[in-house]
Amino acid sequence: MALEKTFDAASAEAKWRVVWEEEGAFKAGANASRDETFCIMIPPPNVTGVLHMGHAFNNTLQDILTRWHRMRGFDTLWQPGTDHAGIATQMVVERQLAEAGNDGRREMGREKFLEKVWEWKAQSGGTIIEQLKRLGASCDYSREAFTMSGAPNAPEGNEGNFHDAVIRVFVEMYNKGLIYRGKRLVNWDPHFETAISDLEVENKEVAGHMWHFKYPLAGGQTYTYVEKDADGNITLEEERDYISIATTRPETMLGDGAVAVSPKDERYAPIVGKLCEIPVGPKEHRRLIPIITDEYPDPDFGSGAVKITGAHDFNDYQVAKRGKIPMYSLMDTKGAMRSDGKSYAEEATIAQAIANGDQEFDEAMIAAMNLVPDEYRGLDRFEARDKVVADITAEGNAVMIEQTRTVKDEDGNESQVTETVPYVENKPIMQPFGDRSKVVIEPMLTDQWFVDTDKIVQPAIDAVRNGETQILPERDTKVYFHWLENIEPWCISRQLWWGHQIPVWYGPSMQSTDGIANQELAFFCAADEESLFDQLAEYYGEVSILQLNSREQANEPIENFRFAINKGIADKLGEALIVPIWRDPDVLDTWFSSGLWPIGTLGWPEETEALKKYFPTNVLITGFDIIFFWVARMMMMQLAVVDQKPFHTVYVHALVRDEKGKKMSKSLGNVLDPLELIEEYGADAVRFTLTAMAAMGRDLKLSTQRIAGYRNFGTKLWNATRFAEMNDAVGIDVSQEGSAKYTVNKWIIGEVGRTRIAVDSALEQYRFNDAANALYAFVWGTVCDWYVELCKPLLQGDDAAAKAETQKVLSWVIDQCLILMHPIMPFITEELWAATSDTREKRLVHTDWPTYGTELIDAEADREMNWVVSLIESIRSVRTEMGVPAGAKLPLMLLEMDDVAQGAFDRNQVMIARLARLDGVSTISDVPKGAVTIPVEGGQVCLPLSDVIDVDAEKARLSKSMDKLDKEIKQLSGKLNNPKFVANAPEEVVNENREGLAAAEAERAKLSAAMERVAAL
RNA sequence: GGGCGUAUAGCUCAGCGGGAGAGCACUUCGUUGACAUCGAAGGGGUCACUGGUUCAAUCCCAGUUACGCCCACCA
Repeated sequence: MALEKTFDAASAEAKWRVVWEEEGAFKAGANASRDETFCIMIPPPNVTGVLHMGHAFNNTLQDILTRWHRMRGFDTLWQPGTDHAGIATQMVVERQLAEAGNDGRREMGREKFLEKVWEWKAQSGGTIIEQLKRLGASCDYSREAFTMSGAPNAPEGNEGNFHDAVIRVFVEMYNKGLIYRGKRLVNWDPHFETAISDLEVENKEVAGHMWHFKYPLAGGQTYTYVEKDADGNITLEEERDYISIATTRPETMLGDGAVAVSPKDERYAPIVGKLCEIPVGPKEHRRLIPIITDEYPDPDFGSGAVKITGAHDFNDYQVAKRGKIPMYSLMDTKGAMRSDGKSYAEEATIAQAIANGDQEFDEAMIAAMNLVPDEYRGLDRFEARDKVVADITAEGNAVMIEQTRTVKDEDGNESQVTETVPYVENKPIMQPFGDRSKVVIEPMLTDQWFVDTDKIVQPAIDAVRNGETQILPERDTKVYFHWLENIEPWCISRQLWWGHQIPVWYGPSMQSTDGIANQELAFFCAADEESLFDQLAEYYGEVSILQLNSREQANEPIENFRFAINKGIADKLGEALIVPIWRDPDVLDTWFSSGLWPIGTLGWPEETEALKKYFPTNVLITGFDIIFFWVARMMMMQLAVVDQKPFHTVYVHALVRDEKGKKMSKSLGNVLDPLELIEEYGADAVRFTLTAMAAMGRDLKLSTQRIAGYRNFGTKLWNATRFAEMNDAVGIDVSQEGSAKYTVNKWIIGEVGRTRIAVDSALEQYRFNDAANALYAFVWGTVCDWYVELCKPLLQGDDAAAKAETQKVLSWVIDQCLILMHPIMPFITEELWAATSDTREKRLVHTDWPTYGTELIDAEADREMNWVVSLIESIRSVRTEMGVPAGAKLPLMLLEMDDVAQGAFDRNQVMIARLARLDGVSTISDVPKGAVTIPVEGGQVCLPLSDVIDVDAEKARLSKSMDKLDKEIKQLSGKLNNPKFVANAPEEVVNENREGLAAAEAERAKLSAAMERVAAL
């Protein structure tokens, strides 16, 4: 079963994927031999997703930890699964339906549409999990979870309880008062027509304009506007009949409720409390709004006066709430100017009555009013903006400024022209965009569900602060704290269909005192029908319940049936009382459900074995980009629901970028597809590359060159194993690694011990790159470059005992390489493990991870091999520098060797001879002419080069070495001559320096003697 | 505006209080029976700048400069 000449990654990967799966190698608890458990929750990729570099990185790290713990005998679970990804999935399916010429989702209806989504999921939803398998991810795929599993409309194959868990959590949190419904200003995505959370908004700087408009004072009043400089000198004084407003969003003027100025702003003091006119809309119905004071306006910015549009701006919202300013909603769900409701004339009249205090201030009524002038209704918000600007300018209410520009006449002569133009500042402004839709987000005043994060945030902060959960690298804890300490209510309702429908039903309120229900609705939050009907019965008494799909289905103004449900009235009329009930049509934010991933996948709320065993989980491995989205929310949710932290450690890794450091993105076209890379270089190479570059807390710039390098590393391991195989040094069942007699074998055994310690300690600290680099240096640098080379004369020589021992040790060393490399490079190592022996007890994936360490290190052998290696290196170096042909063999002469050096030489002579390409050894007492001397510890060696050596070359070589030593000696003696150093530095440091100095001086002496000899030639 | 981070070899980056490192690239040599997806030998760095702490600073502290990221409502 000789190994093929080269490693065929593709076929080995295909083979082992199947074998591992068939043998259940990755199942929870596989290979467990101790009580400790180890559990990782995969960050669930979107079902719509395909594996990108970030996934490859993230999952490679998880797999390394998982495989490592499994080999160490932990009861291991790596829980896989996918996220239903509300918006993303709905978007994909809608697009697909459109392409296929189907009806849109609204025409199709909710039921039908969801069927389509499930169909899509069945067809394409498994892609990314299959891709994880290609990477070699050793998840327990038999436990694959899905955040929508167990949903009422889920088809076969999507059983599970995740949906139940989500609904149950909602109900519990609702009952505890942690979730509430409220009318608040939220970020609205006009493309998807849904609310989104703050985190789903990306603020980007775009080129914008700031317009300056005049809001005329009511009734033609005037005041003296005075502007002063810093010293109090008057710089401007004029009579004005208007107040000047600056805005970047003129279309929202239609919904202004007031103009605010700073209470300290003396310029406007004369007109505070007066009314001014919004200069748009039909002239006969211009609305007058009050000029108020508020702390919010900055007197030094713009004109110092701010229009307050509470329903379309977050700042204005706060001001409006403080000042009880009406908030008029102007737009529909698509971001177009509203066209519902009464005519503008009617609405404006009512609004004016409210502003004048003649009509009661009723928030609900105000929210329903449509103050969009008739000629603006139905316009897109950006068209409306243009129209507002044009109308105001045409009417002469734009603030004008003088502007000088250069014009050219017909003859090309330039001249300066001063003209009066509308004051429009071109300036960059921050604009919010939907992270998925990429359209401009609109603040909208709507009824939404919120998690009262203030009430659940503290345990999540405490858990990290007191170290129960550790975030690595530590600096990310700051980011975590900062966000949590400034947390806003979390809007969790989405006006989508794909997701967990909110388990709340509405019915008419019974809260009436006079036989007429008030405007409130009654809420019924229930996890199941039984509970719902219990609640209904309790609330309404003996009535018939009419379940509707939506409020619209009631098909009646709500007041009508509210009136009818009064039992007393019904009794009087002798009519049966029918109560219409409808369910909230909205679904939950996807992150609400993924926030429950740890307990949800383990079977909560049932007390499953898995939950008891694996929760809290050990480590979460994730990118910093979802610390807020996911990590913080999992912390809050798990603590709120089961009062336990979800994981002990959160390891936050960097983002994978392209080789220039740019974020990989489809639009930039710099995306490296991990699957293509796997095909070209093999999964092991991709994995090793990512691991070697996984230094904590920095971006990871990936280049294919690097991957090719690590592919070569795999080849190197393959070839080393082939070498061992050719020399009958594989698969030898060596139960105990000790008992070697030969120095080189003792030495390599110790090196293996060191490497195991290095790998383990690196992985314990999540220093993946250290583990990879330690293995790389050991396998390539120590085993291949030195041990294999040193083995050759022993394996091919006549000393049967040496040969036999070396075969055993080499076989063991190769096995250890395979074991230690397996977590990072699972395929090639498993392949070699199988190929080198028929009698392995277990697959490599389940082979026991070694525990040996320093006891394998033989200090004597170490010293001796260091001596041998440095001798070989010195000879090689001299050979090249002196231009000795690589193939030429030279005799070696020993000179002034002490016993230790002589012994080391004798014991390792065949190896030295071979690696340094020597031919014959003799001992001399004088350096012959034409020979170069090489100082070694405890002696010197001479190489006769030819009859005439190149004197100049030798002089150069010697003086170069001496210069280096001189520098070292100067440095060391400088330190040692400093009494403060000797007095204050630790003794071992001082001793180290002394020894270093002595060695350098000894070598220096030998070199200068050599130099004298050469000079004498 | 606030916060965080990064400046080390030509490139990409490790390291981090007592000897400046790796990979790639570069130079020279090499068909040595594992491997040319290789081997051997090399060249290359005031560890951004300025101060401070220390016996000792690339490393710790402060400041400066440059770049990057995150958060944020200046109309």
